[in-house]
Amino acid sequence: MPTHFKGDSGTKRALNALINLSRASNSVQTRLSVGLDRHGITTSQLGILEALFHLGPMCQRALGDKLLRSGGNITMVIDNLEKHGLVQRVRQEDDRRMIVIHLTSPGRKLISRVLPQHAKEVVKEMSRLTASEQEELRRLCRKLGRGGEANLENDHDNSESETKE
Amino acid sequence: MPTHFKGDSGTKRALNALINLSRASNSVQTRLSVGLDRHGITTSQLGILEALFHLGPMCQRALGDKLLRSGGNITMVIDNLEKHGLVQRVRQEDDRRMIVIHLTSPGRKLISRVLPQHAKEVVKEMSRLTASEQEELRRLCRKLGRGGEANLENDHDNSESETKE
DNA sequence: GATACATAGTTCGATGTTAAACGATTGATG
DNA sequence: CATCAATCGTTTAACATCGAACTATGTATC
Repeated sequence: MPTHFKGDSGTKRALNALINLSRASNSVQTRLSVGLDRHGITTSQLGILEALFHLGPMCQRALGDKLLRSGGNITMVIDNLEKHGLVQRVRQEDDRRMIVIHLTSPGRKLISRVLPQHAKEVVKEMSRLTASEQEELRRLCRKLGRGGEANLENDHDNSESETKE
Repeated sequence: MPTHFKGDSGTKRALNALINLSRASNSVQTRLSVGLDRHGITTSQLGILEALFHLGPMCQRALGDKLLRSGGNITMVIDNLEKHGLVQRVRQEDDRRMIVIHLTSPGRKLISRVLPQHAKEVVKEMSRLTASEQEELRRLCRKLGRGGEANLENDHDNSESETKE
């Protein structure tokens, strides 16, 4: 579904590339959310649970940095996770401004059950592309990521967010 | 930004490709929204204004189909556009269930001013990729898009490229 | 130590999103 | 014509997001 734009071909190319990029991301994410729904969690919640699972307890600020989300957003998602008994807020005594978020036992159990299934579904979704296409997609997307500056990030293995590696 | 996943390489590849896909889409969209902000509109609102501008007045259901959004969502975004005086709801007399959305004069003026600037910014954002990379990105994203089902939309207007499926 | 500034989290207001329930309107059926 | 089903839009509840304002706590400076 390209655009109705009547400009030069370079402009059309850029607009069309962007449209398909957005749609691909939304489509895949929407389909994956169905699977998460069966476990009663959302994509945002998965991101936080996964970060805590792989990196250990951390304060909300750190989570926001990892997941590229605002402080207010983290507060809200943690609130919902806490309601479901999946995480716990623990005030840090040496610096009482901070609150360290810990996975609860049910939280840890849930995320270790969800991750393998979710990974399988991601593989299935991405299998519409061959291995080398997936790598090419990744390469192209990285060039579009974090604007100009900071794009370092360590590559690989690290990081978190969603699937993470 | 890879993941902490400890699975086989095929799984890592899929997870990493997905992460970078999501981040690229979010990053670009976030940067573009800054430009729209100067005109006082959001990305969602732009989508509707653009559809009305290029395709003419249409009912909310049609907009929802075009933009792949729920009916409730269209109601809300149209509400906000109406508050700003950019669109107008007109009950259709031959079938009173429908409401045709029209651009107002200010709405038409605004969107014709915004579109060229926005297109320029999209070109700038996508210029991190070469022309052939943009086309390759588009090709890969299309393979991930609309999962299996419906996919209507006609592509465009674009003459050119676009094959759509 | 008092003041000023910085940082962590929360709250608020606005917008977007979906799905589900609901009201109004139409069309189809008997 | 009466009823029923389908369609369009609205409303509501829940969640997500952001940015800005605000509270509490910590650090630095004088």
